[in-house]
Amino acid sequence: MKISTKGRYALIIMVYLARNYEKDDFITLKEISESENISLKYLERIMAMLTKAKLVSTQRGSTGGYKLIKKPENYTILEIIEASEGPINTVECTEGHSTCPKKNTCTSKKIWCELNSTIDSFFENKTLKDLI
Amino acid sequence: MKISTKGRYALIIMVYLARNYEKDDFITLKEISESENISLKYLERIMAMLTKAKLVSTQRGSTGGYKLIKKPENYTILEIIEASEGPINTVECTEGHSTCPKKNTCTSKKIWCELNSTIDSFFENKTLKDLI
DNA sequence: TGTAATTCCTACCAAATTGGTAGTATAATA
DNA sequence: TATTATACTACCAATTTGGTAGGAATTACA
Repeated sequence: MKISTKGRYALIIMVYLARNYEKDDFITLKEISESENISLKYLERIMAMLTKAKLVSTQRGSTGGYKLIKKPENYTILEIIEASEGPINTVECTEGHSTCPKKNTCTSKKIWCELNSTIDSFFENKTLKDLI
Repeated sequence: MKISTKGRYALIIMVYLARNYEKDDFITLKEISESENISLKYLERIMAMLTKAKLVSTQRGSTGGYKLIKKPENYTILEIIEASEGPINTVECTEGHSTCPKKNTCTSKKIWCELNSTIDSFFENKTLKDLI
């Protein structure tokens, strides 16, 4: 029952960008890496997920970097977590491709679905702005 | 962000015992194993955790097995999950022994603590009886 | 036009965790 | 004393986690 470093670091990155939102210029990963003491190379990989999910805009080259596309208050934490960790699914058996033979009769399944929804709405109801 | 099979199977075991609570005799793991299609040996290991946490009473020998100590409505799902999965802690950095250098100033930390509490109370407010 | 700085992309890897299996010891009962 | 069950301990393969390494592509600027 852990959030991995992917999700945690993704949030740290997004909070950092949100703090610099007003400046409206590109922030380099190097800066974030040094400020937060996280390996640049690993941040690159995490950033790739956020980029792919279109949560940030990027620019290459010497004045390049990353910045937010939307205002901080328009990012839910859910979209950041899902972009970096994948969809919230606390057990496999609630997923479509589950091969569990009892998937249709299992009485515990309901509680896992409810747990998923609970976590989902927890993250959905918080925005980046709430964290700065 | 997964509940492992330990927690899932532990709940399945406890639901099974709860369904047989009225009978008031010992249920063997063999029976549960066959009914639920889960390896007996693996269930033994999970059961050892529930036994150690004093959630069930056991008897060895030919009429032996396991049964609940309390009424189903007096078991919260939280105590079952914690016995099998350990305490709910979605990130290491909220734990006492965390070595994160930013542990005292981190602004994201609050959200993880809140998440922990949310999940905690989700499980706390449900009992075994709700699942049968 | 060249070079420094940056993102982008792919492959690799060690350590930890997950999800078990195997074997044996111990206890209770018929 | 044989059988049936839990109790305990050691082992193990597959997957996930948390990175590292190296280079290619792109851009700004001297």
